[in-house]
Amino acid sequence: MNIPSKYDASLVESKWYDYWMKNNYFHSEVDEREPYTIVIPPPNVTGVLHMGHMLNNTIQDVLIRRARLLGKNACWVPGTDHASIATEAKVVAKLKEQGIDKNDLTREEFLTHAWQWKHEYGGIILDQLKKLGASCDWERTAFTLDKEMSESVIKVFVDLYNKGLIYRGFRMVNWDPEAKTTLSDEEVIHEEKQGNLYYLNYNIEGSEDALTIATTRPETIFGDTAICINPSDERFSHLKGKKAIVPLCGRVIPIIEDEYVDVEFGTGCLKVTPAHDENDKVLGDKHELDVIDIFNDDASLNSFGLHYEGKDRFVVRKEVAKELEEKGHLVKTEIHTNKVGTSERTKAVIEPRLSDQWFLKMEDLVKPAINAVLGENPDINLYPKKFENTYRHWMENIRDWNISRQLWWGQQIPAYFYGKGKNDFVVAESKEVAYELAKKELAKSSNNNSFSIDDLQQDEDALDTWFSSWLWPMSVFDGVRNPENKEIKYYYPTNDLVTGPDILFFWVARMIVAGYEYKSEKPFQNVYLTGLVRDKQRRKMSKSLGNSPDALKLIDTYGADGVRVGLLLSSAAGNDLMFDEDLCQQGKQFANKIWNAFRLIKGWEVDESLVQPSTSKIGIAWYEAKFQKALTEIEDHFSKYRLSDALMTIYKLITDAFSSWLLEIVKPAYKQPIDTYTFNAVIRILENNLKVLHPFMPFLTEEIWQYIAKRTPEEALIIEKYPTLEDFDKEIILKFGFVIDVISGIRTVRKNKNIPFRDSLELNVINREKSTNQFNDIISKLTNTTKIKEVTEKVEGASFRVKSNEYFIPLAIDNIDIHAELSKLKSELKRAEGFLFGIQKKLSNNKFVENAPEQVIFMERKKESDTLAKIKTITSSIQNLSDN
RNA sequence: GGGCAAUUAGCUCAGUUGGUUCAGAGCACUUGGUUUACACCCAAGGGGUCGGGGGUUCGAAUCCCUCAUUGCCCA
Repeated sequence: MNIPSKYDASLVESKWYDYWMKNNYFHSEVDEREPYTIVIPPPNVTGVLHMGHMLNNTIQDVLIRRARLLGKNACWVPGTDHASIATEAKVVAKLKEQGIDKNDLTREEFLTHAWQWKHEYGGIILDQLKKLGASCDWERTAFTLDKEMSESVIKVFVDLYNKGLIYRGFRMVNWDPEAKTTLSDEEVIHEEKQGNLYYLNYNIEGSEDALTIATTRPETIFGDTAICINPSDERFSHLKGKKAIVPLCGRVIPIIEDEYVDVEFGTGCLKVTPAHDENDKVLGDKHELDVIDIFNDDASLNSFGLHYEGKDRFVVRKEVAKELEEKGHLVKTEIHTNKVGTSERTKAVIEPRLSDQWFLKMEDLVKPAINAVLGENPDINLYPKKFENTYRHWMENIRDWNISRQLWWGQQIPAYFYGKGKNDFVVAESKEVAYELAKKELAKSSNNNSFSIDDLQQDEDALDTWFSSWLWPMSVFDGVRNPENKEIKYYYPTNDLVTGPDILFFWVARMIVAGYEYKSEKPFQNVYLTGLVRDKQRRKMSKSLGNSPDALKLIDTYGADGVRVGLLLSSAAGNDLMFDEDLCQQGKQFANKIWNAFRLIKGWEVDESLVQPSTSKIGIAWYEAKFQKALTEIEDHFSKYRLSDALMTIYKLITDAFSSWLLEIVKPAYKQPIDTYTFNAVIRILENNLKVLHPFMPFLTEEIWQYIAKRTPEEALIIEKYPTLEDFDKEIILKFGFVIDVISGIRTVRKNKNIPFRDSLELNVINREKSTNQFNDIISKLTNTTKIKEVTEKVEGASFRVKSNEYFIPLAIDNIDIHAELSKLKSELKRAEGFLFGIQKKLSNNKFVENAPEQVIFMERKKESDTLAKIKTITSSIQNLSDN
């Protein structure tokens, strides 16, 4: 059989993905096995695969594949969310290209376009996940605007409303004037921006005096309803009780006093604009000030802006400053940097704005969710633990959740108005039910018998997308509409959730809240928070920086397995990942390494008449112990969600223990056959390696697995049984460690003396350690040395020491550089003596001997005697060399 | 301004309750190599005052204080 010497992922990956799909291995149905469930953090329908998704979904795939191998009923539910703001923005932009203005469309017409868009582009990211090898149960693919999901969302809204937890409030919100919608605090990015600080003079009513305030937003003077000073600020005590006149519009406003004013900042006088600043709103409420909203919904000025009406806020800022200057109100401007909130989606500068919104009361809902994560015996574990603090901080300072968005793409709020009044509405799951409720309400107040169902006006707003996705772990199993169905009972609570820390609050925490409210149970057992993927310069990967590599191109170049390994190798849970393509290269090389190990084995001819050499027997025994040890470590790493450590353990097991040691030990001489027993054992070992590696590198491992032997669909690697943990021989690992040191010593001698491998060497040992000779044949085979001879006296030639054993390789005198040898010995001696000094100092300290545990003292004494023996060995070598 | 976290080799990171030879791993680097599985490889090697300072302790990378720097979250 001719197997290519280079592994080519592109020829392999789609083949096995199709095979897995064809045999339906990813699909899960309720059965009697233990379930293992993950719900995907639904990416935006607008999204394309980026590095964060790749990392996130690789981790999920590793977990789900491992669970499958462990014999669990593994179910990974994929899907997308409708991302109301982002999607609506995309659809609006696309319509604009076609010359269509959203404002000319009805809601229904717009939604038709939006769904069209979704059908065209919404599946892209899921297809990309397939390239990565994601073994999702695609039959379960969900979308947050699907009929069942939307019904669940509406049901929950109505329920919460009936519980009195949803209310309408007039609140300062983050207004995105571009998208013309409200954003949650989490969707606002604060950026440092350079602007000006304008110093403006306000005249004092009935006097020639003026006061000066400093503001970054001179255009908002039209909304000023007070000037505020700090009562303890003596500079302004003469202003108390007076009134000021707003420049340009001439409005007379009170001068109020409040501790809130920072006497250090600006001039110490603050203009108060309650309609356009959160803090001013608080001041305004406290001092019962008027509220004057000066903006239209696109952030242009309204009639309060006088002759600036209709102009954009930033245009007005410049023009107002100019007019103020001309009229002598502008004292000076200074350059000033402050943090400006911008929309995560549209990048527009956020305008704080008072508006009618729907809110969910969080205070009581949040209680079980706090306890679930931070209580005595937590139901839910966060990995890494450090995020518990962040979680606590947020949950304990929870604010009510603004769940309305001024958008069409999303579930329309099921509130129906039957009158013009602010509170003339009912909330119901359907218009029909709403009609019945509305009639009852109307009957209370009037006798409006002519009221028809068409007179009901549904609230225009849609619900926040997170109000869909907070139900995700329940709604994907239809657990909200049908709480008793067998799927929700079987799959819920899910096991692991893998997501980024950036959505800990607005998604993870809220899912926990919803889980306890609607299932009285956690939505998941463990939350693995991945780091953010950054570039080598630690910058966040972003489209605008253009520093994010093309995910699919990476897969083309390095193979999905290579990219998966590259991503995982350096991504300890919760730590940001500095992405470097070299890591994918390492992954690809690793694949090639395994491939070639397989090629080597596959190339051996088996001779049944051969007896197994002792070297092979002992090598295999050692590897099997080593494998078990690694397996134990891998278990431990997985239990702590340290996937990169688990992978590194496997990586070292395969490159080092398996390839560099075991295969070299059992490898028959060139063109010679191998015995059956060794061959079978090596195949078995290779297969076990593949099983352990499969979750990380599914394609390569399946390829080799299927190459090793003809397999039926029931024997595919993806559904094989994971190796079981067994007791192992720790002793043999220790002894072999000693052997490795001896072999390295011989290789070092060869290197230093320039002796090629093909020249056989003699090896003598003064065996002070009384080390076993059972490995001697292995040493000979791997170093091309003759049988090891035990001696009692020093032998002429090169020497080296392992512990207190001394090894000699006889060499021609001219091959020995006595000088170099001596200086090497002397430095070894110096190091040993220094070490000994430290130990003896410790041991001679009474307090140490009295206080330290026996075990520790015992170890110190052992170290002392070992080191003394070693020093003796080195000293005698020096002595002998010097004699020559 | 408030809170949280981090700082260990050139880079990315381990280092669990203070005590096994604890100063580690991978990559990178240096040197050597046609050992017929693999140069996408093999072998050998160099490299760190554990951010600075102080303290607790018989003993500190690990605990405490302080300073510095960086990152994240909040206002």
